Amino acid sequence: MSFTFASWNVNSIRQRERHVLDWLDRVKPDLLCLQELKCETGVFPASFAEAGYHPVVVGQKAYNGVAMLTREPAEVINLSLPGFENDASRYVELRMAGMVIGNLYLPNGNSGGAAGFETKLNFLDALAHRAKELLEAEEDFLFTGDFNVCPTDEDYAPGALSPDDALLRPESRAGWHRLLWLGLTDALRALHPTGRHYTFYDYQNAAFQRNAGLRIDHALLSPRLAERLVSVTPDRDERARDQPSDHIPLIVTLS
DNA sequence: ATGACTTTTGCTAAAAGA
Repeated sequence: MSFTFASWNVNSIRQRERHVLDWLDRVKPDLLCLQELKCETGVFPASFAEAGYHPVVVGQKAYNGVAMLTREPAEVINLSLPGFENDASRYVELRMAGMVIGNLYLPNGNSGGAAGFETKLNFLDALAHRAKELLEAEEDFLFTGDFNVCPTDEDYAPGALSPDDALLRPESRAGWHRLLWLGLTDALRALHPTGRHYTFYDYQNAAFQRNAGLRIDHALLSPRLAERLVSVTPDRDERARDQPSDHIPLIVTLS
């Protein structure tokens, strides 16, 4: 019995409704985690439920917004990240198939000056605290979503970011590595230790055609789940469609 | 080059994204 989930920052669910429906029909995952809905909860498209998926939606006007679509009903655990004092819709967590699964959209950290960057670090702190809680409770769990962190210099194309970008600042990377030091596994690098495996391509300057991307969408697995890891695939085909999101789906299969 | 795209918004511009 395997379990397939994916993370996808869709950059407006209303603009990408058709893409997501087609993708669900093609991939048929057990769970799809969405970020950057850019719509209020009440206007989240009904078509996904009509296609047989159970939606858990945390939206807001204009910005942010996360949702989880599950093939089987799931138990909602959190509609925000415990310990992150902020009203932006950036986290939703549920329990299904014996796992706790957190779907997150981390602040980019490049806007809003020092306070904006601090908000990003606060989110990473709260995420580490949540990981500790789940480890102490001996839960099998995973975090997936748009982390807005390039973990290493191999995770972005040369020249794709300025050297002081919030995606690769030492403080951002320290927040990421703190999660690894707790014992979580970076799913993609566990199976593909080297090489370019990007999940985002800027709309500008033909970034996709030049493979000038970033690896910022991730899945972090608790120890027992890491042992079940079968495959991790950034779905590049999706970026070649008409009017795509700038992010592509990251597909993960567990045994 | 404080830009280039794309989306959303009190929408004939600005802000945010990354």
